[in-house]
Amino acid sequence: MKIATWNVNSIIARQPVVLKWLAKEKPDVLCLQETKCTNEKFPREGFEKLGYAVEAHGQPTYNGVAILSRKKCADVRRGFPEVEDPSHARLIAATVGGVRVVNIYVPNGQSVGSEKFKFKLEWLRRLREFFDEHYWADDRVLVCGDFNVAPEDRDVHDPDLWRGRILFSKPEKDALAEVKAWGFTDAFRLKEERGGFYSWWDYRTGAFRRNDGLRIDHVWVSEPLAEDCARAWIDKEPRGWERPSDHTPVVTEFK
DNA sequence: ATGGTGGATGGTCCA
Repeated sequence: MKIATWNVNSIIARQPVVLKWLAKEKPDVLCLQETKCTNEKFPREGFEKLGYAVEAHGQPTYNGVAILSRKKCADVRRGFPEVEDPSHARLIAATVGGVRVVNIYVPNGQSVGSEKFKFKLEWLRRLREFFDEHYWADDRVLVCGDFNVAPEDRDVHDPDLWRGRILFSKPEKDALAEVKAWGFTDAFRLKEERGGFYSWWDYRTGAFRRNDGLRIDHVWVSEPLAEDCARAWIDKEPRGWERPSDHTPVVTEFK
């Protein structure tokens, strides 16, 4: 089974490149973040023609997540169990092919110390609690999405420039490490130890041309899935296409 | 120190 994640920065604006990539890569599951539209406005038809069912959890203008799947999705959950702030559509989960897929869009946090930064840390704390409440470490659980945190120096093009800044500050890395300590393994790091692989490049400053990127999009898996992980990689190609997202897909394959 | 670009939206907010 092939499972991928991609922050598309508006699914309406990005439908052409997402369709192109699906036709090329043919994943079983594609998790999307920053769809930026309501479930009613989600452009389903093109994806359904390619054989994908759409499970969306969106809102107007901001955030929004969705799962595209060739196989049937069961037990779809939208948001945390309690009454979540309805202005934040950031989590959708579904069971596909025996895997519990949790697709997340972690708050960006804007700048270290801001109100949005506090919200990001609190959201990550709640996420750890969510896994504690719902799953066992020997379940086949996969969490993927835009985590908005680069975990280590080798995930950042210039760690000394980024150290202490949003996406690479210690409180964020610590909060994300607490989620990981639930029992997750970074699928990408099972297959690649070197630095220089990124999933996001700022639109500004021509970052992509210089490969000035950060690895902030991740696929993490529980132990049973880690044992079955056959491949994991970042597909840089769509970042170079016409009218790209500022993120590119992260792809995994399981036996 | 600031701004650079892109998307939704219709003056700004967000990333």
